Amino acid sequence: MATREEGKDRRRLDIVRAAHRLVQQTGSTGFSMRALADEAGVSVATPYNLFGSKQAIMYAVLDADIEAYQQSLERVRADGIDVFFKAVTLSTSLFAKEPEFYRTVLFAVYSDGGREYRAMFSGPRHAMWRRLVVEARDGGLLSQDVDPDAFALQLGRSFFASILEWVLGELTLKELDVWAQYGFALLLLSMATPTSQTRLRDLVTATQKQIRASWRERAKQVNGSESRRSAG
Amino acid sequence: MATREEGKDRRRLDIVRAAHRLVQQTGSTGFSMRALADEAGVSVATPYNLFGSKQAIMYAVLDADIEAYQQSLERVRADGIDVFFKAVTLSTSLFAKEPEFYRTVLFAVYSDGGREYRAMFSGPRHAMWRRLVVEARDGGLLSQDVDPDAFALQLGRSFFASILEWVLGELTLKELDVWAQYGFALLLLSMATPTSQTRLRDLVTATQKQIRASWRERAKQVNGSESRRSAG
DNA sequence: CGTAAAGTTCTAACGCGTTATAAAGTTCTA
DNA sequence: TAGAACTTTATAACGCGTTAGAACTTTACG
Repeated sequence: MATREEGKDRRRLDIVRAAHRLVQQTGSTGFSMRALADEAGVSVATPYNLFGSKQAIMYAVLDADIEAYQQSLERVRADGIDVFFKAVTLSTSLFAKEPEFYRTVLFAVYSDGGREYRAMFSGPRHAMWRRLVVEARDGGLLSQDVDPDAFALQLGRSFFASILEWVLGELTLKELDVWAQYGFALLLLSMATPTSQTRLRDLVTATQKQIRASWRERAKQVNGSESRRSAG
Repeated sequence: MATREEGKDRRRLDIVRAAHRLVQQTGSTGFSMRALADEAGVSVATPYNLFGSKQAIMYAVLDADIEAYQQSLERVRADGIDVFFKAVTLSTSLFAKEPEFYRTVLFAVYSDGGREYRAMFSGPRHAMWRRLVVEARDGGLLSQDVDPDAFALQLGRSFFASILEWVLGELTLKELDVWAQYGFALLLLSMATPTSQTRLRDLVTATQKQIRASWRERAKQVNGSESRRSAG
């Protein structure tokens, strides 16, 4: 027979899955708790017993998806400085799998104050960025003067800010990737050694170019839709 | 006699001022629209006629305070690279005048999605950062390769991210100032010319040191409160 | 099995932001 | 000054997240 905790876990899973489904179906987190209770096959009081609030359910929905992926992030390997950029692209490729879903849930989760949201991105990840910084420094790719904690935090913040812009709809996924790399390239270049300087300068130049290109693209689309509007 | 628009403006002002008062008194934006209507001496429907939503009222409250200050930001002058850092400190000094108020309102305003919030920080300000970047480049303080738009956006994003952390209560105002300067110093250093490199390296070193110091401070406080807790 | 404990369900309710409606008031226009 | 145009008011209502309490069902244990 099912033990008490097993029953709870089952219900928790039902609720999280129902929430996931509703977000996918409606493309928003605006469904009511009555609707969620219906979809999950429980009463409206149960989600509150098991999670406490609607927000907490959103955290759980996100957690469930991110957990598995987190491990692949930990295991990322690449030569020299490139490991930073591979980690960035690995992160954005998670969003690429279900962009609307992640955008919607991240938006909801960060809207309530973003504390847990930030914790998700800065807590477990800070350790990773810090590790990469230390390895780069010890490998002679970053200055000995770099403070790993401060620098890693700044890297994370830069990444976070770009992700936020994507969540708010200011950037496409492709643009997010480029901006995040541009931000990393700049920061790393500021602490680069002669060994890594050339590569990083190239990356700054390359990403700058891509950013300019995406602007031209954007300008074209704006002009296009405007002329279409004035023509209609 | 009062014209129609004057009457509206008067009511708008009453409402914004009442909202300002309620935030200061209660230390939160959680007051009800019924309470706001009472405080402003209008019916509950009027704020909706004049602003549309509670959020819009919060934007208006913030706008009213920031407008005057914006001009002093435009007129900031300093030698060489230092103008960037003076602009940062000028910004944080606005918050210092009424920290609780700004934190509360910024939190509310950014929570609803942050679109207007970001617009406030990136829209009118982007032009300023861009101008400073161009001037620094033409003055030989930044590389000729720098793309003013991309770089200015990145500066703004870095600043924005730090402000967000203050709003969320992760940083003190003093820490916000130091982190913002650290972020600027790193980014500027990545594009520095030999002329500005020394100054920027010094700034990175100095701000890194301050960040470490504030961590020690923090650790002391945590230990202090913990030992106090276990002793009680 | 039988009974206590734990958890869920049903229902009603609270206060919230927001909106609709009709009545009352104010400003404009001629 | 009379009537039209526009706003505000008062009030009731809607659906929302959330909570309380009593009834009911499931699990745990002697």
